[in-house]
Amino acid sequence: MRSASPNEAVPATTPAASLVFTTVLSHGPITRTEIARRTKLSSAAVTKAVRPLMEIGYLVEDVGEGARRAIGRPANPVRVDGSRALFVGIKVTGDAIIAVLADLCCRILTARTVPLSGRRPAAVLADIVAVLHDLLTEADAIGGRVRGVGIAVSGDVDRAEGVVRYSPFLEWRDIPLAEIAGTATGLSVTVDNDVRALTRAEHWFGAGVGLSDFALVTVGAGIGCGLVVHGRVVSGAHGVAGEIGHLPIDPQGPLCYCGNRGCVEAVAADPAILRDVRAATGLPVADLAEALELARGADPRVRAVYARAGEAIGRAIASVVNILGPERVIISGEGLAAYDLFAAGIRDAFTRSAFGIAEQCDLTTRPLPFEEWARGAAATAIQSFIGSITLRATT
Amino acid sequence: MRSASPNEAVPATTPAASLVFTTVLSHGPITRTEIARRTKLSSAAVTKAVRPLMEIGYLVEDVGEGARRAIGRPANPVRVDGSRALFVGIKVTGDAIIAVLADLCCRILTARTVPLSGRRPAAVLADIVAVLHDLLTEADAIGGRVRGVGIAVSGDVDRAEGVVRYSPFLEWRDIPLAEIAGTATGLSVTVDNDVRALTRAEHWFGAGVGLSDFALVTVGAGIGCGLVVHGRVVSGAHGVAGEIGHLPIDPQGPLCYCGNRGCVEAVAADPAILRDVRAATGLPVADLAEALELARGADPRVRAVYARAGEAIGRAIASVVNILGPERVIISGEGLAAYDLFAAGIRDAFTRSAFGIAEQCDLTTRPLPFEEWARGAAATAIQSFIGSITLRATT
DNA sequence: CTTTTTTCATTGACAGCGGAAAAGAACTGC
DNA sequence: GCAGTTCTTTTCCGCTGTCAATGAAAAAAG
Repeated sequence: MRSASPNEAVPATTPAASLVFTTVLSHGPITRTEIARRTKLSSAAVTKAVRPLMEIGYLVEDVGEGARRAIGRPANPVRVDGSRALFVGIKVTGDAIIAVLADLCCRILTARTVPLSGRRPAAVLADIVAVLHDLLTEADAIGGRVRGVGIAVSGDVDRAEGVVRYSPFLEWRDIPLAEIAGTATGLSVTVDNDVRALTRAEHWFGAGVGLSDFALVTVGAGIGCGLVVHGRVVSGAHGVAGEIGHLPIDPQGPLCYCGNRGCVEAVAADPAILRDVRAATGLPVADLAEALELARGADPRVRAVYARAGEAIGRAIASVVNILGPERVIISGEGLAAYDLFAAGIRDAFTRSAFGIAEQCDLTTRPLPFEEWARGAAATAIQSFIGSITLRATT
Repeated sequence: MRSASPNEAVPATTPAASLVFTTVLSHGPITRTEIARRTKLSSAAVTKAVRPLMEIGYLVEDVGEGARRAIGRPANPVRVDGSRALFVGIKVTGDAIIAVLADLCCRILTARTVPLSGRRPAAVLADIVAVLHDLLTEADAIGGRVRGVGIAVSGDVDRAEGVVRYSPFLEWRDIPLAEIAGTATGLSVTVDNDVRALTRAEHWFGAGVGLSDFALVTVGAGIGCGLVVHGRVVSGAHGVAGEIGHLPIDPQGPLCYCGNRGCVEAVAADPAILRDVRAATGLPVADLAEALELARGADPRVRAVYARAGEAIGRAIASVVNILGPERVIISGEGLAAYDLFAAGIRDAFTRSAFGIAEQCDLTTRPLPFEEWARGAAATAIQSFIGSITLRATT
């Protein structure tokens, strides 16, 4: 939330205006009446919030219109004009940067993946600046202006301060990334935790639209979880939340690198699956693709490994659901490639353990390719941007 | 939140006023400057919110004052005048009603426990009305007027509608308790889930004061959990949350009545402990008191049972902490009597499983006798009351 | 003993948000 | 063209919370 500009004074959009803006963002072309219903504002308030946003050009009336009601004055839906502002979303992993150029509707225009030249902040910063310049050129070519940059990093991130408190993969501690990147690029930079950023994107644009309580579970190299409670992304009291990777699932389970036994990650994350497939088959399985192939070839030993992993994931999800009672759980991550193998285990363990709540909670899968993480970072930038729009003149 | 009055129109206190009111409630005698700091309102706004509340008499200036600052104009702290309104809090269990008469500061003036004459809604209602009349007489004697009634019931409760959706212990389904009790007594009745009510009371008056994210874990006949996230008590999307009793802790654990294996409750709740103590010793242990005695007599077999239970509780707490990252976990419930036996297990399992977060989260115990549950119900009533105060005249 | 400094609280002017109600606008159907 | 319906805007207004200045009460300084 730190800006590159010398003073930090952020001109605030009115609460109603940003509420309306995000509602329009999420609910596509939407009539003013419908906005009023969703936001619980009066129709007059909606009109007054929409007008200045249209004057500036961020909202436009949707001429296409859809199916008209049979009767009464036809509605005049509005939507966000994506082209009016561009954003860059950057996801930093332990060994690469994924960056996207996105428009105001958070549609991905271009994506880039570049390997990290090093993990030290200076090296990462250089890589960020490089990819950013690349995308800025791209933006110029399109003829749009980049209004903000979002950076997503795994670990403990203080978004309000724009500081990476601790990132295990990068081995960073207390790096004021927003400020550094902001001064280096002259752009407004927002930094947030990667899972939270992805969760926000799903909340605004994905399978979480319109929900006030849901969970997003990512399965892959690690197992993570983003939460939305009361319509807000949960950060935890100390910036850490959704750490389901180390939920204690089985006291007799395999040893986890965290020192504990039977963590979800020690059973169901990629390395664990690979390890178990090797152990079960005795074959020198090289990678997950090979493991998947064996499973698809109906090798019962390998399928059992996946089934067990699915069960662990299902138990983790059940834990989240028991604790928070969300309306939906979105399962995603690279691990989704093997979802057919996980599915039965997940569903079994989930319905069994989410005692009496399982029926009320909807399990959904959603393939979220790697660029989606960068898109989440862009969504974070868009959120900051919305909060900083200056509105003037109404009558 | 349903009132007995024919129309449901609830005159709303302004947001700022109720914010200030609850701040004063929680933070005892507090200066206006401090209120401004905590609520992030301007000092002018605080003055304007406090004045009408003082005029009505709910707030008073605290003449006692405490330690003065050495320098500058002395502050003029305000506090809530408890005597200006009384409330009844009622907790309904499977076989008894616990009721308290509390003042506006939620201090318990009188407590009553009466056995239920039956579990059918009509029988329970009759018991509620009886105990209520008893407490109303008491209130008359004191010379105070009861302004609201809160009823706490375990299970799925829709507070906004005042309906008990499903209560396993009472075997109720969709009982509009607030409306029924409201018309029967002519008082404003609020109904809420019991754990949420207790959590709210702890948030306002107990170990959760000033925290925006914490968890309250109750250990006893069952194991439950109330959550506060973003400063609000969590209800879940469908009115159910905090069900940690059936977190899947151990796939090889004992069978739980929910049909699953290794639920926390199947290891650490009172019946489970009793069962395990009997099995471990081969003695016909009659009740928990006896089991406790054996443990205190240093019987290693019995102590092992408690240790195991503590471990299960610790794992459950670790799950909550991993998922939500609260600032504090408050452990309470009747099971606290054996806390010395649980303690090591809880702490071990917790620090082991709450990977990297344990240090940031503070474990506290708090003995909450049964009346506290009823007090929670009273707090719910007070919350409704605050929201319904009509303010007029300011200048 | 007066003046200055410091902190707490209040006042009054004021911008502007958001609501209520009514008017206007656009379309269908008769 | 008129009635009916639905969506949107307009006008008016109350009310809220902020700003900046002022008042109040004490200790410290001169």
